[in-house]
Amino acid sequence: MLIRIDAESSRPLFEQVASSVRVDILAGRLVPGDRLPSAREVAEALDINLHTVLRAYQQLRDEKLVDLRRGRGAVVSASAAPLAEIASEVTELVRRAGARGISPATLAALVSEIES
Amino acid sequence: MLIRIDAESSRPLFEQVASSVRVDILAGRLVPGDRLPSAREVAEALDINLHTVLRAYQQLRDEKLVDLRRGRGAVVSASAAPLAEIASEVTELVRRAGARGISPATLAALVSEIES
DNA sequence: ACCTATTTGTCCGTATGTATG
DNA sequence: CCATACATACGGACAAATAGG
Repeated sequence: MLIRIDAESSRPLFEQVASSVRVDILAGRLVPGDRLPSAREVAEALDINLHTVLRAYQQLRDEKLVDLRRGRGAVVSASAAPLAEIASEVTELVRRAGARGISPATLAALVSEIES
Repeated sequence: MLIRIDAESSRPLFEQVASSVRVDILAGRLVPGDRLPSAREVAEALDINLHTVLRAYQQLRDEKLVDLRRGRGAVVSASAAPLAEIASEVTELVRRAGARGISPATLAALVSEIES
């Protein structure tokens, strides 16, 4: 379990931490039941604020990707499994969109439009 | 050409304006060559600031969806056509993800991860 | 081809709220 | 909880493109 961040990036730190975990779930490197390192560990290892890591974990919880329990830490939830299942489909769509000159950012915007 | 916004929404106004146009392009109601109403018209009709509308238009320009030229206004660009082409694929993916309990918001995040 | 009034987006700054660490 | 940084929305002045005479 390795979380990477780029201090130079303009992306919020907490977003980078959450993204790192999300990518690991997508790739199947993290499966339901796996425990994430404690927020304090991560904060110390990356030399960032504890609150920042906690915010990332809370975002993942809001997405139903992890369960957060006091005293036990963050555990990848069962509802995270479907992510890996559709990963290949997402990749394929991104590829086809790219072939038409549509960036992932634009595609993400389109996906968001659908709900409205 | 009708642009709607929701003043109550927490979504930024300029984002709502851009989204409204994007949806119309997606649905084929706007095609390359069509001209958007001038930013001033839209601003007055919706009772929001001119610059808020312009910011939405500039975002669409950054996405290569419209061409912005002063004196001439905003015109739907030729590169907007592919959007309508992949719209059905996007909708289908959103549907399949939904069946697995994955929200459009989460799916959009996944799409964004791919590029990194 | 010329002028100029109008239309239209761009650039300057400012206030206020929200996010970040 | 707090200081700072960032994003959002607004306002006024400006400059390019256009249209009409």
